[in-house]
Order: sequence, then structure tokens, then C-alpha cells
Amino acid sequence: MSDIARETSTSVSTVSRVLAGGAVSKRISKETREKVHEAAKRLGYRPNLLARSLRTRRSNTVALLVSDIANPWFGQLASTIEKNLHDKGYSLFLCNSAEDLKRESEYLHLLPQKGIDALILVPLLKSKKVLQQHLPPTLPVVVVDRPVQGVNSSVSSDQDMLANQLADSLAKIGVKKIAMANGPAHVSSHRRRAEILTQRFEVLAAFEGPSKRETGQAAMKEFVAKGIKPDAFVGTNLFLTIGMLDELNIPAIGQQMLPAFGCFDQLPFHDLLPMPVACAIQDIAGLADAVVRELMPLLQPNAPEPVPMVVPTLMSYNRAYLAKTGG
Amino acid sequence: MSDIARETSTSVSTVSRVLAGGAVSKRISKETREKVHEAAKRLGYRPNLLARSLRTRRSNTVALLVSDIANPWFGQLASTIEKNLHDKGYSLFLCNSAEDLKRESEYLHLLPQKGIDALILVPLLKSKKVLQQHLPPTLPVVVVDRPVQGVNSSVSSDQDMLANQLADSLAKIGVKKIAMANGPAHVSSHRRRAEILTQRFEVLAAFEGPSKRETGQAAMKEFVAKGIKPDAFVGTNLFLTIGMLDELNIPAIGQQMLPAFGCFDQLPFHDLLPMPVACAIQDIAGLADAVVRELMPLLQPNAPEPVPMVVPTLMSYNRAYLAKTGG
DNA sequence: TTGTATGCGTTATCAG
DNA sequence: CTGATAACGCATACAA
Repeated sequence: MSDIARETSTSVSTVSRVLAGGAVSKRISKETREKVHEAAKRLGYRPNLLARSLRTRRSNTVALLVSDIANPWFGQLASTIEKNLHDKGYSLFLCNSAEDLKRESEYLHLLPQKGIDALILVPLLKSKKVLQQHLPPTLPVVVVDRPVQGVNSSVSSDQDMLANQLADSLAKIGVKKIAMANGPAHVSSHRRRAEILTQRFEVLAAFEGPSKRETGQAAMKEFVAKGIKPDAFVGTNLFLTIGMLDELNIPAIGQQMLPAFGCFDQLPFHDLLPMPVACAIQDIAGLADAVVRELMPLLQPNAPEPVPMVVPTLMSYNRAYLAKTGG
Repeated sequence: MSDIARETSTSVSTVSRVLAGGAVSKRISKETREKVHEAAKRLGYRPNLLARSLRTRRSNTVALLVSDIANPWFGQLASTIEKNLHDKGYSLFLCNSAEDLKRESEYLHLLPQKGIDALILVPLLKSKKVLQQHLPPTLPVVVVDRPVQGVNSSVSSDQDMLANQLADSLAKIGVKKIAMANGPAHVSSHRRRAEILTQRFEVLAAFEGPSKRETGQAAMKEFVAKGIKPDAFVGTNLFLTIGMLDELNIPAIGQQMLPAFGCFDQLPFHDLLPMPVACAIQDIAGLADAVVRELMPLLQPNAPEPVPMVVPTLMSYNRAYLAKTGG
């Protein structure tokens, strides 16, 4: 800036005002304004955003800390949030806690020091305490996907709607009795999903374990061993469902007799499966939009009290399902 | 810092030296050192990393600009790179160009101004010119996955090895005739893959288009319409292969007669598929390691001339394939 | 061993 | 309309 001030025989302040644009630059004579712009271009001037942020205490940068960026679901979420934020003039600083609580608190500690304007968090932590411990109380925070007790600025899917839509869809093709592979009951979303399904159907068998592929496999093994014949198998999570499918030897059973499947999250390639499959999926674009709508007011001077947002869910069916319902 | 200087009756520089740690702090008396640390903790001092970077011209932050973070392949790559960099004491600023050339140049322009120490890039651009146009010549850059003419600091997979491994694997299960869905021929990796497969097999049909799911669908539609019966379908890209699978109505065809599939990149959940599937995959961990090994020297004062790194590839098979080869 | 003074690149305040 | 000057928070050369 001092270079271009010298070149144009003006002062650094004038240069700053011109380059600031907007109302401030209008108060500078057209002549010098053009001189400055010309010199800036000629010298290849690039503002130092660190210095600017240091001075203005604004960086136009929002951090997003996700629990696992290798998970395509979060990849899509991050991608959409970034797009939305970019439209509002913010850059996204994307970080990954990799399902590691230690990494999460490290980032929670580090990010505010890097001069971010706000934080969007897919939390691993379960208590508000950790947040308060690491984050300055003034930093706007939006919690996504997994509500945290006591944090009002949160965006998540309507878990009850999700489970009920799935139940509706299964009921529609005549399902009455199910067998379930459940994730850990201490995780609220798994518990709630299981509760609702239990209300809506007769549960012939339920198998609980960590939400991994192996649990689904073990569940299916047990169901087969016990000779359980439900109208549908349901997993409270994508990995559990896939595990069950792993153990289901489709050619051996014979395709006509296959029970249906109910799944949370989008099952890849479900059109390749011969039995009816209904997937209850969380609306990623809807969540991303809601995040930005929740966040923007918090960035304004007189921030209103935030209120949790709940996003409607969607269903997805495979061809075999649609063939059965006739459309 | 001035607060804690006042509390401890010392000066800001003393506080700075103590908090800097390492050799500098050793030259301060143990007494005052402890006083300072105590006060820092008591006052909840957090260094302002913007100010520090402004002064030292180092941010310990590396930017990674990927072409599509919603693509799980890049998600995994980003995740692994972040882990490696974190171990070396660097934070990762992850950005997404979302397959959009305009977004890419915006970021290319913006990132250096944010005070990053280096840039890792999965480029959309094909010419070195754009890089030179936006990036300061002093900024260390590593190009990943897609080599750019004239850029030596690059890390990529061995494309010839990749295609030949896939061909070997298909030949092993008796494949002689294939039908292909090809990505754009002007993209070097797609072209090279197609060339090698054409050398190794009889190509009954080939369909070219942008590397999107829709192209694979269109390809399969055409193959079916023309009554083409290959021993295997091959897509030169994950999305092309998935698109072909979308259109393949397995129940209608009958599982015994299904052709095999050859795929580049890891097809998710390929164990759900009844036909043999061979995937030629790029070693993500290997690439991520190479990126860091390529980058670290560039961050040192007397950077040696970088040399392009080529990483070996891997194969992955589904159960149906392994059953056919006997393990 | 420690304090003083200066500067990193910007913006903001206050004169004029 | 414009120019000095201070300040953002920190690190460091130079003194003491």
C-alpha cells in the first residue's frame, strides 16, 4: 500500500479508502480514485487479509468442524454448506476431527485463535461443558446433526419424522413383523428410531451393538440361526443395514421369499437388490440451508436469541418397492 | 499479553519470550517463567495467531484445494493428508472448488492472502499459466492426482500400472470382450486408461461422455439397446461405473448370466453385487504420505528442486470375484 | 536475564 | 476531500 501511495503521490490512508470500496471510497475525488486503482493493478497489489482481520476483527471466514470428512454424507454436507456460505461472501475453513474426541478439542481450542467469525460444528462431544471450556463466549456457534443439551443454535433432522416415514412406507407394502439391528441405545438417535419402530410393528427379534458393519452381520446370523422370518429387516443405521445384507445369501434363499428392507440413510445401489427397499434419508441440502439461515443472524451486531431448527426428512425407494406399490 | 505483563510486573517482551517456549524461554529466569505461566493460565491467555503470523510470516497452516469434497475419494484423501500434516504440526485449511473452474481461481487468488504457508492442489486447470497468474512465485505448491505440465512438485498414481492391473485381473477370470464407458478423451488419465484396455481386450462398444453418473447410465442403455454381450463392463471412472450399474436391471437379466465389472477407484459396497467386480484403486494413504514427503522440504529455507512422485496402485475384489479365482 | 523500541499491513480517529 | 498518527497483538534487534 505504501508503494502505491508513493507512486500516486498520495498517502496510505487515501489508498486504503479507495481500495476499501463502498461508501468510504465515494468520498475520494474521482481523479485520485482512478490513479490509485491504476497503480494498484499495475503493481499487482494484493491485500494482506491477516493484517486486515487483525485490525477489523473480522475475517469473513467461518470454520466447519465435522466428525469425519471421509464419510460421504459429511462430504456432501460440507460441500453444500460451503456453497451457501460462499454466496454470502464467507470462506469456509473446513476441519476434520476424524471421530477423535482429542482432535475435536484441539481444533475447538485452535480455531478461535485463527480469527474465525463463527463455528459450525458436527459434535462428538455430548456436553456443553467442553464447548464453554474451549470457545470464547462471544463466538457464534451452530451445532449440526447432533443436538447438544443446552445449545440453542442447532440444526438437525426430524428424527421422529424420519422413523415414522420409514414405518409408513413399510406398512404400505404390508409389513407387520420386523427384525431389527439396533445401534447403541445410549445414542439418542438410535434409541428414538428403535422406539418408534417398536411402537409401529411387532418386533420378532432385536440385536443391539455398535453401529458398525460387523454388528449387522452378527444380527443377521442370529436371525437366520433362530429361524426368524419377519416381513422386513430394519437397521437403525446405514452400516447396520449393510452388515445385514452382507450376511444375507440372496441366491440361496430364493428371490421370491425375500423379506423387505428398511434403512436409515441412502443405501447405495439399492436398485440392484431384488427385494423392496425403503430408505429414510436426511435432507442434506435442507440441513445446509438451515445452517446458514441459523448462522447469518448470529453474525449481525444485535444477535437475536437463536432457536433450534428441525429439518424435514425424505424417503427413497428402490425399483422393487415401487413395483409393489405401483408407482 | 500486556495484562499478564502487568500482573507479573514484567514487560511484554518477557512474557512473549516465556510463552514462545523452546530455546528462547530457557534464557529467562525460572522464577519469572513460572510467574508468567501461572498468570497466563489464570487469565486464560490465548495467543492471537493472526498477529503472530503477521509478524513471523508463518502460519503453520497449509491449504488443500480439492476439486470435489462430496466425492468420497477426495474426502478420504483430505482426511489422510490432514492427519499427516497434523502430525507435523500443521493445520489444514480445506477448500472445495466443486468442479468449477471459476471457484478454483477465486480460491487460488484468495488463499495466499490468508497467509498460508503452502498449497496442496487437486487441479481443474490444465495449464501452469493460471497458477502463475494467481499465486505468488514464492508459495510452495504441490499438485496431486492430476499432474500439470511444467509443475515438478507433483504427486500422482501410476496410471499405466493402474490400468494394467485391472486388465490382468479381468483376464484372470476369462474376460476377452468388454464394453466401456469412457470419460473425456482430453483428460489424460481417462484417455490413458482407455488406451491400455483397448490394447488388452476386444472392445465391443465404447461410449464417451463427461465423467458423471448420467454418462454411465446412457452408456448402459445403449449397450442394452444394441444387444451387446461383453464378458465385462468397464468404466474409466467411479461415477461412470456406478451409472452403468444404475441401469443394469439385475433381477430381469438373471444373476447367473451377469457380466463382470471392472472399475477404477473403490466401488462402495461391491460385496452387495452378485457378479465379479475388480477395482483398480489408487492408494490414498500412499498418495497422502507422498504429498507430505514432497511438501515438507519445500517449507524449509533452502528448498531443493522438487521431483514428481509416482505412487504404486492397488487392486480390490468383491466376494464373487474371489469365489471365481478361488481365494 | 530483562526492558525498550520498532515494525508486520491494515483500518480508524482526528485534524485540517 | 485528504494526510498524519495511533492501534490491532505479537516477535525481535538492540540495549542495558
